[in-house]
Amino acid sequence: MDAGVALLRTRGADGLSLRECAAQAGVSHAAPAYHFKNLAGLSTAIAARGYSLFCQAMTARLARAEDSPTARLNAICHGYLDFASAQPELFLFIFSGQQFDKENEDFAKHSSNAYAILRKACAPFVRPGAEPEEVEILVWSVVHGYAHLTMTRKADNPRFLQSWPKLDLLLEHLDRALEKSVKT
Amino acid sequence: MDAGVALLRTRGADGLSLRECAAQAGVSHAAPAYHFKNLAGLSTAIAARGYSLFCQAMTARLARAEDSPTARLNAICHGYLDFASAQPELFLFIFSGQQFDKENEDFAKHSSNAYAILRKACAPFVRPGAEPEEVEILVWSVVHGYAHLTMTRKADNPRFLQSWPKLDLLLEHLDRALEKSVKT
DNA sequence: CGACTTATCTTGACAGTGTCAAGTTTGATT
DNA sequence: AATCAAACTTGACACTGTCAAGATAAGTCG
Repeated sequence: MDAGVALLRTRGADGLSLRECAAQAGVSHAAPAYHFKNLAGLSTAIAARGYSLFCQAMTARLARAEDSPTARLNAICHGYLDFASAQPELFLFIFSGQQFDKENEDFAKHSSNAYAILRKACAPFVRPGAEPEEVEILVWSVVHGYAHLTMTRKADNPRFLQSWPKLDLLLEHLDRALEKSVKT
Repeated sequence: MDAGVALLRTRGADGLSLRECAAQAGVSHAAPAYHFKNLAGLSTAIAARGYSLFCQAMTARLARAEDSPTARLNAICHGYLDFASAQPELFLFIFSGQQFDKENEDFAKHSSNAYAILRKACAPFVRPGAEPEEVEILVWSVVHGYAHLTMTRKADNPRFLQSWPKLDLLLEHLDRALEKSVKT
């Protein structure tokens, strides 16, 4: 799996290859398939690790956030971008659009956990009677769209992004759009 | 190229193959490479067609929109989703994250045109002195995030999305976030 | 008419890929 | 000492992109 992540770093989100992983790990060409069943299995396992780090990044920010809905929402957004900065290859990989094996326990656990963290942070902004998705999509879209578009459009090497200069401005817009519906 | 689009429909955004295209088009396995130079060339040509249809969808909505900044902004958002509904395979393909050949004239023309349409629709909402990107990213992120997340997360077959039930709610939020900065 | 040039394709080869079946090693259990 | 399962290796197959070389046809020009 370490070899796989290294491969993602050097070859991009669709540069994974069982045989190349095997070579980098110093084993025979078919060894990875034994452990992961097939290429999709390896991809899914790596994506699961990605989601796990993703969750860690968000909860780390949450841990030192002030105790208000807005602060917590901003915290997970910052955590989101922390992850994108720290692990650009995993970030681009898990959001690359390729299908992972949802039956995989590890993957299901960590990816659904990520959405649970988002949902919890959005909950205070959901107006009574409204569907939670409405707010979630708005928040998720803004932060994900910002990160994803910035990384894919502007950067051949996404590593250059450290500061996310527009994030606070975006969060301002976002908070303004949501502030009328805070439940206290 | 028609064979390529058909292939995208049946096999997904990374199911393109020169040889399969050749087979479906009834020519020899190396014929497509002659016209498009290589697989990246074929991909880019198809993406260019995608962006062209994308622009058409937005301008079609613009043509019958009321003459106000908000109406125009909402129009391109609807156009965006029209395109995603009508050509899901092209939508998922051009936003799949894979790199296209930016030197390709056709591709450069149509893709930059798409961004120009967005920029123009966003311009009235940019506060004097602020950078236009700030608003563009917000708008683009919301509509793109909504479409992309909905299509990739919820739908094995994205075709089921016809109505985009949350769009108007999202646009409400968006308009509210921007309304304070309208230039008349 | 005949030589040429060009565009379009075919054929054949090569290295690389995922995947499967079969054998092999290794280490622990009984 | 015998057994057994996990962790591989080896070898094969079909598939992929890409390249070089040849074929075919159409058009141009002297």
